[in-house]
Amino acid sequence: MKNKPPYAIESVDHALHLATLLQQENSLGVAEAAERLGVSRSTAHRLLAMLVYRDFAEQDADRRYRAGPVLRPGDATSAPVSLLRRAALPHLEALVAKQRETANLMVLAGTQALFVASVEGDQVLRVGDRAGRALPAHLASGGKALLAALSPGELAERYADAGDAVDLPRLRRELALVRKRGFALNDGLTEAGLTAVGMAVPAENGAPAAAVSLAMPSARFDRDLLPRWVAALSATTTAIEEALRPQ
Amino acid sequence: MKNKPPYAIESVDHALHLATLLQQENSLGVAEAAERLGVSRSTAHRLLAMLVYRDFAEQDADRRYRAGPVLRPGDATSAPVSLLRRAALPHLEALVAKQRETANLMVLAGTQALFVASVEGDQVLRVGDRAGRALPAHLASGGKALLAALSPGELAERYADAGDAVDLPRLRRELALVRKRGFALNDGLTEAGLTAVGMAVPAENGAPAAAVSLAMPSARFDRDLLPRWVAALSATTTAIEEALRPQ
DNA sequence: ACGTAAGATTCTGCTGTGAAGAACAAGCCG
DNA sequence: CGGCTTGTTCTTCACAGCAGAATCTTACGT
Repeated sequence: MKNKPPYAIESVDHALHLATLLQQENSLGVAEAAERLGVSRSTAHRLLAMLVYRDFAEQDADRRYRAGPVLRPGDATSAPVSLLRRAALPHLEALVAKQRETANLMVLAGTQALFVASVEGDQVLRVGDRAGRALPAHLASGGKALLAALSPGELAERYADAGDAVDLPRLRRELALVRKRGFALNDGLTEAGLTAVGMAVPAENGAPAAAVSLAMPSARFDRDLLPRWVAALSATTTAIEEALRPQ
Repeated sequence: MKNKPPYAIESVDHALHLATLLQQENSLGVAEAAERLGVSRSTAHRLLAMLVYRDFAEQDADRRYRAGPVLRPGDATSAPVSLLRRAALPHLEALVAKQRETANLMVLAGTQALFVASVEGDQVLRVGDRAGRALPAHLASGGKALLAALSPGELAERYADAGDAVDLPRLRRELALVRKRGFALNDGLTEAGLTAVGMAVPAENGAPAAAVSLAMPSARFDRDLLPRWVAALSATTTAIEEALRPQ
């Protein structure tokens, strides 16, 4: 065991320790977590709530907690994220220079869509940098684009524990539409006044590793401009795919 | 983004957010981490130190920080840890019932050996439950047994950043001896008065997923009994291997 | 070789945040 | 249905976590 740091933070230590316990156990209840950490049940419950909030844990229907997407082996998107980021950034920047709206690079982690990179548009009213954040995949435009590329079995498995939180038949119908049109929309689902168009980065073999979304204030969303944004997204995602190809 | 929990813990939130940033970035410096979190540099440094302590981060020679073993895709040991644990526990218990010393199940994560499961012996003086802990792999008996099964390239890669902390030529000689004898010893290297014998669980294809160690007070370690412990470990690791085979 | 700037690390004082105890809610079993 | 166990919510308070300052380390330019 390493030496504890000279300026240790006890609350952080408990949380990280609990995360590693979750990674190793099948599942943990609050009382057991409390005992393992040597803290009260209320403290253990708060720590678990934080781990759930940041996707290090998930809570099952039986109220027990288990490891969340951050701690689980990589999803189908096993391309290293920093490599994705590096390959995609110039193309995101080019997209933003032309369209002047904020562009995002997103990946799937469990049922969440993670923002890996953001390049902000330069207009005064704009969507901000969301890099490092996560949204429910079934609501975000990039998340939907990635979900649309999953097989029915993979989708069912990802949402096996979703219960009533997600209307699966309705999601399936929406994803079929996404596949037909080639892009996905998020119109105020994750933030009032924000509209985004998302498209998956194509992949020759296997599931797409990432998606690109163009996000703007709903006030500037214009259906007549949709074909132009879709064309721009298509060019960008194709360019990113080529940048990701092994040389 | 999920709703923040009603009783959020701000320090924990910062740490977990920083961990996810590390997972996404190639590397981060202290100042950049501070800016990303909106905290002072001293706070960011303390958080990073905690992440390093719990293996969520590692610090490079250039003083920057990157994701640690907990956050990285699984090692060669990609078998889910909870599955390993479930398969191994009955056999660990049988081993302990016969030998009356504490048995551990260990896996490799980077250059650390993680204790996945422990079953304590029933004698008054005994080695305690170390489940959830990590030791330097090159010192722990189970860690050595797993390192001995790595190719020279893999070993070099794992210890590429070890600097002077590990005498690599000496470690290589020791691992060659482990391979020859089939077991590894830890005689007081990780805890004064504690001696352990470790053996890898065989694997038909690829590197062993785990190792088993039998740990006892050094006062009870008897070289005349070594063949008996080695035979018992061999039976246990073989039984675990069979339990892990796809049905 | 020296000076400077940038970034990492260490230290300390203070206040507001994190922990725990109590109360409440939920689930399970006889 | 009642009792017990376990998860969740709430409140109080003291001490732990934060930030600013000081110090250390490293890299670069002259």
